Amino acid sequence: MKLAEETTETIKHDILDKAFLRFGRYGFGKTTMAEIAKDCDMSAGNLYRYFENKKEIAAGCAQRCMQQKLELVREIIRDTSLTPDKKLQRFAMDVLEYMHQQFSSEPALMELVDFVSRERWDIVIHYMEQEKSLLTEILSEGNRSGQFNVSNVLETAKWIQASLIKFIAPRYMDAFSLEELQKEAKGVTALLTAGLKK
Amino acid sequence: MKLAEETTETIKHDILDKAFLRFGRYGFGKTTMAEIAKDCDMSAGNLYRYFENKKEIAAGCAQRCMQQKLELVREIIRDTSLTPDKKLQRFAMDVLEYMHQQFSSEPALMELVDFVSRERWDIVIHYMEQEKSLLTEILSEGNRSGQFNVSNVLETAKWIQASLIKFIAPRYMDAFSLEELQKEAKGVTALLTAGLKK
DNA sequence: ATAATAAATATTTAATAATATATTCATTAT
DNA sequence: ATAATGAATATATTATTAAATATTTATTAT
Repeated sequence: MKLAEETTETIKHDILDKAFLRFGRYGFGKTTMAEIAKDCDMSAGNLYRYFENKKEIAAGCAQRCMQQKLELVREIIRDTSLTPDKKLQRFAMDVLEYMHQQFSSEPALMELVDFVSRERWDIVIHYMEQEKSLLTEILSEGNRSGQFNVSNVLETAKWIQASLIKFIAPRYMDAFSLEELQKEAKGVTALLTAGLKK
Repeated sequence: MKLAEETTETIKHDILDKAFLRFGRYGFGKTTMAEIAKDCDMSAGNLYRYFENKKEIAAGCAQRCMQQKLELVREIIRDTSLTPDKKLQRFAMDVLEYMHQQFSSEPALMELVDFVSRERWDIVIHYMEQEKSLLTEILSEGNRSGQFNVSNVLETAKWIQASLIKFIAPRYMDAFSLEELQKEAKGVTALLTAGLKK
């Protein structure tokens, strides 16, 4: 990567950082390009050298947020001290805690969710595909170690993803308490892993 | 029940019928009290003898819709030809089909969902409690017949409910196709019942 | 040549007025 | 006495305008 490219990426990164903070605190609508620009010590016009428009900045924030969720999962997969069934449980618990944390500390973030749901569902689909792929890794590991007996790893991953949606998706984060959701997540994963075992 | 009371109930019932049709086709916002009244062959003012206001009519519609979902489940429970695990699967499949049917034929209905989510979450909680209670019945039956081995029936019912939320709640009905959701529902219930068995 | 700015323009949002609708109530019919 | 109406009033929607903000572009600096 050339120096110019690198600084461009760094600046983009900084813009998303600053924008995400504002979107979280004041919401998408109440955040102005001028404000984001000032946070980044540049003019509003200059933002357009890095992002096509305000919605693309919001999309970038959402994508990064989802990438962070995925990174959380990759860390769990890497952790060799965890058995596959523990990895599945940690998947639900860690993602849930991350999501609930985000939405309880920054309720205005729900505006970003609404935007993505309405206008950038493609981002959600892409995230879900990647997440599903990570789930297949956990299942395959379980198959190899003999702990699981899953014939169709890809399909099963989709089912697990569907059954954990309450703890992964933003929709119910503000409707239920973290404690309540955590108890449920633990129960659901226990039930699921029981069904996966030999 | 006295005759007067009975006709009052009949009229209320008719109002909800007519209102629900309009909410479904034109949405809550675009439906006027005058229109509902005309559908019922009465004046707008007279509606207030039966419902406190427009929101109460909407709440009544939502409640009735949820009661119908519950009735669906009660039918499944009554069906003696089904084993408990089949009942669980039918629970997911029948409710999913009912919901998807509703929201694909009447997309404006989502407005009613938004209203209930925002202002009458208590109705949702009440529905979920009843639904959970019906799930415990299925689990208990499974325990009695020896097909299931569930130690805490009430907690487990909550977990099953949480894991099937994608197929029961309205939120994702317009984001995924019925076929896709049906495949997933089948997979999830299969996974869950495997975990419940002795 | 690249990066940034700041002024110009297009678009969106906010404020207001105008209209439509929800709700109440005095009156009439059953 | 109960049920229903339709006019009166309060509330909420919609249309219109004014103001703010997003986006583009001509210009300047590096």
